[in-house]
Amino acid sequence: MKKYLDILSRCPLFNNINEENLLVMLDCLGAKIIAFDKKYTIFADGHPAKFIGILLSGAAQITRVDYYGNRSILSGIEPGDVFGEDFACAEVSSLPVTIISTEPCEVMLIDCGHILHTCKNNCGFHQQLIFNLMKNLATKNIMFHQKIEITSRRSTREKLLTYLAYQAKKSGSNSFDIPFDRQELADYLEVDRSGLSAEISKLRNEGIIESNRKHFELI
Amino acid sequence: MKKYLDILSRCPLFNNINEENLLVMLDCLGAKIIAFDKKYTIFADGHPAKFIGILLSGAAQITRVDYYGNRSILSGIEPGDVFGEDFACAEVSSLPVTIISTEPCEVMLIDCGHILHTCKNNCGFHQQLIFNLMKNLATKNIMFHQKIEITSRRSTREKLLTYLAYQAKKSGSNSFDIPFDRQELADYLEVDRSGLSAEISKLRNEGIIESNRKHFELI
DNA sequence: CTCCGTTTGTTGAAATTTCAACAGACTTAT
DNA sequence: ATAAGTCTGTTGAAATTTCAACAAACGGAG
Repeated sequence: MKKYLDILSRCPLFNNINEENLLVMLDCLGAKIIAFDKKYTIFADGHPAKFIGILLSGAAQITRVDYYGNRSILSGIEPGDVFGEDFACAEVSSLPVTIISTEPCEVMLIDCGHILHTCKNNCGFHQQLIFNLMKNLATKNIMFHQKIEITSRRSTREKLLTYLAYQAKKSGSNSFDIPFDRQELADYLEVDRSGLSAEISKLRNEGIIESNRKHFELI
Repeated sequence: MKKYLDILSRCPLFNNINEENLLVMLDCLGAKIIAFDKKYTIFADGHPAKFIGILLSGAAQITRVDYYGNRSILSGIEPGDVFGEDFACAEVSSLPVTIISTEPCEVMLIDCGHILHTCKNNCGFHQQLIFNLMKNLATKNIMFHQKIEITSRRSTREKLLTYLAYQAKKSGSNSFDIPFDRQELADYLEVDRSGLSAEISKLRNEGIIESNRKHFELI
């Protein structure tokens, strides 16, 4: 467990909990670490939503596939990100999304019941954990607001430009890489891939962006 | 304050806090009650996100208006619902949405700073409040998942049918009223109003739904 | 370095959505 | 009850998106 302390201490879920106490707490919570290959389903749609996941290394995505096979990507997951906590904390009976690894990765799993239903008053760190979970959920809420702002735009061009503006802001530069390939970006923006490629070309010809594969630059 | 105890006790934020303690706590938190007329801006886009709102009576909506004047409705707010807590808890500097009353209404306002930054350990009810806030945020997260599931559908028809299926489930019947007029429904589904009206007529002609204004019935 | 599978860009046709404009139904105020 | 204003449904044209198919570019394996 110790080798993960570095990434865990950067996880917002463990803010204000020092390393020593963190190890004790993780033990008490029954935290497990599991490794997954690339393109492996970490949590499957329809299964119980008991566990909170924390990505320790690699990369993953939250996706949903509808009736007709259209994939929708809700968000990418990077090391230090928490996933599944919204469903586990809301105690929904089954997951409406699938979490899938896009790179080989390591995941820490914590049974959310241990957080919600036990030791509620006698442990200071447990209170801090609830508080951190609350802050984390609020932040995730903001992320969904942004996703909705992006996808609520009516045209492919507007969706793309809104997304790129957020990515530029996030990276702190007008030159940045995105975590999606074309098909994934289309599935995140909820648009057609070929139309998205065409729109990227158009923006490039108009001198509004420079781009090459996953690299973009706003002019 | 006492006249609102009934609705407050049904607010998820105050679960497991009895009425007597609730009154003391609200006083301690400096809760205020304000009345608004219809079509009044309760929280304005761009303003600080300090307050948590609880709708006591009437109705309101969370909306966003873009660049070009397109309105997007993120959700309706009913009595007992909490709003603004996501932004206040995430401590964003300014609100990215506007909360607007659609009926005359009464709102309880609580400065979120009082919840996040004071009295963190010495008050049992305060801990319960944080816990409730966490659950509430998780539930709101699920709501956004549903909104995204609805609007990520590619056609007006699919968006509408997905929305109606959720409303039917929520009401527990295939016959129900929706809280939006046509323009509002279009702004919630992120589609064109006239196209939406046309689609509703089509579904009616095909015998898939019955509808009259805000009343719908799935066949 | 070459081959092969994958990703990206391009294109034209079909389907859908948006836009603008208007008429009829409904609601509210007087 | 009437009038004014709002909401809903309808329509055709314009714009956009989706779909299918293919070619070019890229990247990894051997």
